[in-house]
Amino acid sequence: MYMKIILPQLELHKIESTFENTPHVHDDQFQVTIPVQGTCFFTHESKAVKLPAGEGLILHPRDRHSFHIGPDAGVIIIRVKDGCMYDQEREKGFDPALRQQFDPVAWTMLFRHWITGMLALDHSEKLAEEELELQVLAHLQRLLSGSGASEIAPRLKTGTDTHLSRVLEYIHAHFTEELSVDLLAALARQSRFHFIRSFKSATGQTPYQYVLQLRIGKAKELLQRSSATVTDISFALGFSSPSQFFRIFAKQVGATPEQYRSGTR
DNA sequence: ACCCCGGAAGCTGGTGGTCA
DNA sequence: TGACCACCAGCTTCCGGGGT
Repeated sequence: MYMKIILPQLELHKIESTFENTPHVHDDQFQVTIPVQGTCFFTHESKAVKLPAGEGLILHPRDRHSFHIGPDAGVIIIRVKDGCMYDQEREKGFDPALRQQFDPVAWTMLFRHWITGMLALDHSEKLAEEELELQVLAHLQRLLSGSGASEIAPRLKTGTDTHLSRVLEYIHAHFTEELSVDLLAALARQSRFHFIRSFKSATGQTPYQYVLQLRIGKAKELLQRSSATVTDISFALGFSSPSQFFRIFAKQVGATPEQYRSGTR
């Protein structure tokens, strides 16, 4: 199976079962290869690299490469246009490590979420397309900056159970949709009361505050990087009304959405 | 003692509206 | 489109019970 999503700044590919290509380069794209199942046999600048599931490889533009996988293997490949995601990091002398650890299960879920999101869009939904692109870039940026292994559950303390990890994965995949504590508690297989306590103990925040924080973070990105109206952004992030979004944003950020946008441009 | 759980009360966010 | 308000539903926290 070969699936592909093309967006203005990036491309997402998922390849499952036997596949092989010939050595080639991408002039203006970074490539992140993420084996999610089995082993990926990679050749990078004439050097053979064996990538087990959970070990990603980052290629810079013009790096010569090829790879092959067997019938029981699968990889996710993300190509990002040079210059669209490293501007801030470059100022700090940022250079992503060639190899990075990540969670193959979480990235498989993320990819599925992105594909589902794309299939639900039509060509007129530029804001949603832009938001999806920002989501992918944000995940990628954290992976490349070395925090990829903890990407899905960024604040989890060690020892946190797998049910809670699943809840965090779910929240990160669905935080722009309607989420209830009851639903999350059911995912965690805990009573609602116990779930809130264990969630707060693991993340330092209550489930609702955690979701709101993700939404506000995404709102900041959209305000900075898009020209969408406050109303459009409020609906895109799952807020039921612009006034609700306005009030929560002002409380958490200390400025209205418009003030924030004008202050960061 | 520790963990899991639930009731009750107070708090906060959601809803729906108006006005500039 | 932003600012504000009142009401209500849902969320969080405190406290304590039951089981191991």
